[in-house]
Formats: sequence, structure tokens, C-alpha cells
Amino acid sequence: MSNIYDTLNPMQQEAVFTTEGPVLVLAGAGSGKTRALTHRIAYLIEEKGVAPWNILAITFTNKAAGEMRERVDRLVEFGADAIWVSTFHSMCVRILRRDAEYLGYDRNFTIYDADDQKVLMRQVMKKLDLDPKMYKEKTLLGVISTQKNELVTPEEFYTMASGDYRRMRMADAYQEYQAQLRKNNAFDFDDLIMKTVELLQHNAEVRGRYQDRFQYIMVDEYQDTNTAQFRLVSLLAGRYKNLCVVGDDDQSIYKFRGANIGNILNFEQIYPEAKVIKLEQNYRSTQNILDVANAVIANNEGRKDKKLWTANEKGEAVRYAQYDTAYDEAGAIVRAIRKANEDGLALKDCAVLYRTNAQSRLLEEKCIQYNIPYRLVGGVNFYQRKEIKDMLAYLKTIYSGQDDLAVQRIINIPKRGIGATSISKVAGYAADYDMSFFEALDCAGDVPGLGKASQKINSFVRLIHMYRSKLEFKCTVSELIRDVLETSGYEQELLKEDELEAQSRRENLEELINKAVHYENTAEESTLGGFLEEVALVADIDSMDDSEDRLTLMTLHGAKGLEFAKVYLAGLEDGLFPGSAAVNSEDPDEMEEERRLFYVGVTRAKKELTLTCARLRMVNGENRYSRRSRFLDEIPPQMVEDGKKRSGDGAGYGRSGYEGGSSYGGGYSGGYHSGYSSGGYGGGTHGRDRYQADIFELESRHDRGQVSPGYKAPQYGGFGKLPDSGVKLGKDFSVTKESQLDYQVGDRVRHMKFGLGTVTEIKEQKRDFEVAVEFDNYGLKRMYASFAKLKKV
DNA sequence: GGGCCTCAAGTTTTT
DNA sequence: CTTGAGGCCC
Repeated sequence: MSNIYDTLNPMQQEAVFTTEGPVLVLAGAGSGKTRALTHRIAYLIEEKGVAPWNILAITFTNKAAGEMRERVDRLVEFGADAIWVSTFHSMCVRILRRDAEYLGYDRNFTIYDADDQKVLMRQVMKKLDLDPKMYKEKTLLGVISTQKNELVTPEEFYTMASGDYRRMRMADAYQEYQAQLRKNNAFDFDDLIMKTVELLQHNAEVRGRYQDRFQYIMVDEYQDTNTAQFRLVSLLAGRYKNLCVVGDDDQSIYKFRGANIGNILNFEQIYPEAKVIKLEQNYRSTQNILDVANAVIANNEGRKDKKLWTANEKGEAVRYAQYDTAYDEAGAIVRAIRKANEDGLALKDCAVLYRTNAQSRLLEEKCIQYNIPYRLVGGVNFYQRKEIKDMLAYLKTIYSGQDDLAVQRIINIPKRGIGATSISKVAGYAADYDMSFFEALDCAGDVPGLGKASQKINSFVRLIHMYRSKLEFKCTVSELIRDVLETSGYEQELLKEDELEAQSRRENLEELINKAVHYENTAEESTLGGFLEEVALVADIDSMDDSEDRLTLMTLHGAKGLEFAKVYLAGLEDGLFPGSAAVNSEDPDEMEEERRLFYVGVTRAKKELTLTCARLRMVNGENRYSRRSRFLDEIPPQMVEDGKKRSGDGAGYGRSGYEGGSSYGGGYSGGYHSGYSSGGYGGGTHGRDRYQADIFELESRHDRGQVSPGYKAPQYGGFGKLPDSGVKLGKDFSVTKESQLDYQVGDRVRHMKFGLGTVTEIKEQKRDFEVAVEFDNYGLKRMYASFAKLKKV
């Protein structure tokens, strides 16, 4: 009876059997590294008698973690669920949930996502009086993130910035930002790692506990780790040193978000006793495809020497085609895929990969035109959608009310007549008395100057309390969501919006409920807190549904780790791929990273690979001519077949009249756009095509990433074409112009915010009085009487 | 408070 | 060309 390890090749076996001490597995694309990793875990448990709870396997995405757990489950007899298979972030959350008190944080902290960070940063900038023209919040957040990835504290950042005024101000922002996070009992994603490192570094007891627990540690995609993650892993492995890292330096493509390729390149320097194992046999692609990959990546200087080989057949030739316009390119690609599909290849086995998300547009248009169902990966994350964030803010508020940002987000959603002024009053009061925003709301009666708003605030607080008590009566998370939707007035408010928009939002909320139900069915103990946590760490891509047969469109970054029988790399033009930043950069590393990205793209293909580019492309609204990508020139000419010389494949189509006149015959100056909108492509189906294009146009704003052309056709009652009559259902907004003002020029008046002032001018306009007031402390202001609510003194 | 318009900006992205 | 954010207006 053979055992499960017999199916592995000798190098894979070595990776599996070398269990003690540091191990570096250099795993080329498609070399079966996940297989090696899962078998290694099985081997540790079954053959070496290691307790499952002494094993830790770390990945970057939930998807990878889930897949690995599933595969381990199948290999290991029992106890597999005691293995920690987790992402860096969820592992840190688990540690912090238990031990955050040592850092002075409460254990039920919340996690801030990119949106929360932005809101917080805006507050920080206001407080520090940072000119938004000089310092953009995006830049500041970027700088802070970089520091955290490098484990630089605000104090250290000050020291490093010494003298440089701009850097000092950034340090101010970093420090204040941290103070605010701390106050809100929140961590951002980078904090999760950095604070865990801090915890382990400063607390020997805690460190010892985890070091003892994790006797065998494995890290996947090691080339993507940043400095903080590297330190975290070193700390955890500090006692037993049984650390096995798996990665491919040639697939390091995340430098821009902090990944430090040095972690993998210098592993042997850091652990001199490390065993290095190379997995170079590729099981995925044909030899022809690998030849191209090897030829290009060989041009990189900073890499470990290795060369992929395969026992697979030579396969089809790799093809190349240059088109006149990006429009032609997209059309030819989609038609070729349609042809392949007609010949029996499933759409889900095809992918078009590109460098930037903007390139997806043209491809989408063509897919719609040719009725090819597609799946667009990338774009707006499900959990970043407004309605989802709103609902989650409700849940967070019901859960703990400690998260000021969440409470402030929903206090006036749906509209409750609690405006910015009231909010800032309450926030000021909360700051004065050192309480959370929600606590301050709870005693709104004591907050000075709230007036009528305090009534409204009270009913909001009561609403939240009501949900809380329902939760105690064993109402599930999904029931709670439904309840909030129906009783908070959120659903009704949705109905007032544009029909399509409302529908899309409701679908997304239904999807959230589905996720809640799924959570209830899978979690051991389902709690609101648990659900929020799961959701906070889940990215959209994890829920990518690959059951439907659709063509995949995505960026090269998104494609890492995936494989398709037939792959198109589109837009291979200098300035686009490699991007202009890399072309113009002094730093040669940038070009190397682009080249690695190219390598990643090429190695996604199993059977067929086509490389395409266009002479003319619309970029940022202007036509741009480009020469073909330098990476194409790095491929020996005999390795590719120029598609233009053949007829019958991708490039040939363009000439055979399929395009219907707009692209080839008529030159390109604007021809394709007008060609598209005037429906000039012959055939009897274009009416339908245009109809779908309209749906796409309208839906795409809210539904990027989930577009489903040709799949659900919503009742098309001519919506988008109706002139907006201005009759917004139920909405009656009119300025109530007072017939007369109780003050006149020269009078002293009081304003809610600006205090005392003197009226200098009153102008009567169509619907309102415009009043100018010279305030004692704020200078001259002009305002409308109906909003200013000025009181004569 | 909120709709509408102008203007600037515009790789890659997970958690 | 497209999108988002801020300014303006009623």
C-alpha cells in the first residue's frame, strides 16, 4: 500500500520531510507548493506525532487560508481543526483579542478599514490645522502605513524627521492619528501586525506562551511579507526555530504596499543553518509557455537562480498580435474567446489579464456586444459599499457603541434631523467629559445648546437600546439585520432613491444577510461580535464565485495564484506595461517588479497564451501612441508566432469584416465611439446589445465587480430615459421663506455657531433673504435667513 | 440640509 | 474620458 507522499516529486518530498530547523522552499509558479505545504502538515501530525495545535500555517488571504484548511482536512485523519491555518491579520486579531490588555487596549477593540481611516485622518487634519492642499489624507495615510510596515513608531518617526518641517508635520499627524485610534479603542490593519509585534517584544510571558504553542510554523507567499510580518514570524519562531517559508522571489509584485523582497532573498543570511529547497518542476503549463516566462524573467538581476521546466508537451505556440487600436484589440480578443467557446472550451477556463483596471472597460463593452458572460474581478469591494458600511455601522453601534466613527456614521441615517452642528456639540461634550460619543448621546439632555435635537437624539439612543435588548432575547444576527432594515427607517429611505440604485442596494443587503446566515450555520458559537470580526477581515475576492461559466477579466495582480487554460495578456505597451512610472524611474527595481508581474501573467496560462498590444489607445481622455512593450522584445522571436501573419486566429478576425466598419475602415479618430453609439455594426442584434450596454452603464456605478450581463435582465421600463420631473417620491424640500424678518440692518443678532454679530445687509431674493452679518469673533458672513436661524438680541 | 456643478486627478491591493 | 470631492446655491 503506497502512502500519500509517493505522489510527490523528490524535491517536494524533501520539503515535506525536512521538518526541523529553518527551511526555505523556493517554489516556482505552478510547482505544487500548496500541495507540498499541506502534505508537510499531514506528515508532521501523522508521522512525526506533532500535536495539531502546535502547528501554525500563515497565508495572506482568507481564500488561501480556506483552501489550505480544506486540503489539510482531507489529508489528516483527525484533529485538523486544531491547526491554526490563518491569515497574518486574523492570527493577530486572535492574539490581540486575548492579550490586548497588556498594550492598554480593551479586548473588544474594533478594526478600522480604509474608509474609517480616511474619516479619522480628516478629523486629525482638522485638529492639527493641516492644510489639505499641502497634505493630502491619502498621502498621510500612505506615509503612516509605510512606517507601520517598517515598525517605526511616531516617536521614532519624529527623530528621523528631525529638521524637515514637512516630515515633522507628518509625524504630528501620525502621532495624533494613533492617539485617536487609541481613544476609539481601534486598530487599523497595519496596527494589527505592528501592535502584535510590540506585544510579543515587550512581554516575555506572552511571547513565551505563543512560542511554545507554535512549534512548527509555515508561511506561504513569503515573498510578499513586509518587515513587520517578518519580525512577527521571527518572534514566534524564536524558540523552536522550526520555520518553513515558501515563496517565489520571481513573483514578488507587492513592493508598493510594503512587501520586502529582501525577506526571501536574505533568508539564508538570517538563518545560516537554513535548508534551501527549490521546486522547479512545473505541472501547470506547456513548455512553450515556460520558455517565454524563463526568457523574460532571466533579465532580472536581483533573483535566486532557478529555471522552470516541465514534463508537459510543447503545446501550442505562444501568439502575439499588435492591433491598430485598443478597441480592435479588445474586439479581437473577445471574438477569439467566443470562437474557442464555440469549439468547446469553457469560458471559465479563459482569462484576459491587464495592467490597470481602466483597461477593463473596453473588454466589458466587447463582451456585452458579443454576448459573452464575464466576471470582472476588482473594482469596488462589497464591504466598501455605502449600504453595507451603513448596516455594519448599525451592528457595531448595537454591539458596543465604543466606535465613535460607526455611531456618527448612522446617527443621521436615515435622516433624523440630527445635523453636523448637533453632532459636533455632542462630540465636544464627549471630549470634555472623557466619554465615548455614544455615552454622550445617552445623556444628551446634559449637553448644552442642543435644544430640540436632544429629543431626536434620545429616540435614536432608545432605538439602539431596543435592538440590544432584542439581541439578548436570542435574536440571530441575520434577524437583527432584517429588523434594523425594517424598523430603523433605512429601507424606507432606500425606496426614495433612484429605482435601480435602490434595487442594487437592496440586493447587496440581502447578500449581507446571506453571509450572516452562512456565518450562523458555520460558526461554533454565533455572536454579533464574532460576525463583525469575520466581516472586518474578509475581502471581496474571497467570495469570488467560480461556479458560473464566465470569462474572467482582471488585473495581473489579481491573477496571482490562479490558472486558466487560455490566457490573454492585453495592453502590452511601453508606458502601460511596464507602466510609465517604471519606465521613467531612476530605480531599476521598479522595472524588475514590472517584469515579475509579466512573469506572473505568463505563468497563469496552462495551454494557450496570447500576447497583445495596440498602437493607439485612449488614456486619460487623450489618444496615445505607444510602441510595444520592451518585455516582448526580451522574448526570442522564434518563441512566438505573430498572429497577424495568420488568418483564422485572433488577429485575423479584425480584417475579415467582423468589426462592421467602424474600426478598420474608418480610421480611428473618434470613429469607434460614434460607431458604438450609433449601433453601426450590422446584424440584427444590435438593438439588444445597446439595451444591455445601457443597463451596464447604469448598473456599473454601484455594481462594479458583480456585473452580470445577459444573466439577469431587470424589467426595463424605460427608466434611465425618463426626464427627471423633479418629483422625488415623498420628498418635499422647499425653502420656507419667511414673509418678514424680525430683525433689520443694524440689529444685533445671535447665531448658533458664530455667536453675536451685527446685521450689515439684507437682500431679498426669489425664495429667501440673504443676510450679511459682521460677527464679533468670526468676521463677515453671508447666509440665508431660513437656515441661519438668527435671533434678534 | 442637500442638489448640482465645476474642477482636479488619474498603477497595481490585501486585510 | 471618467470619478470623486469641494464649493455654491436655493
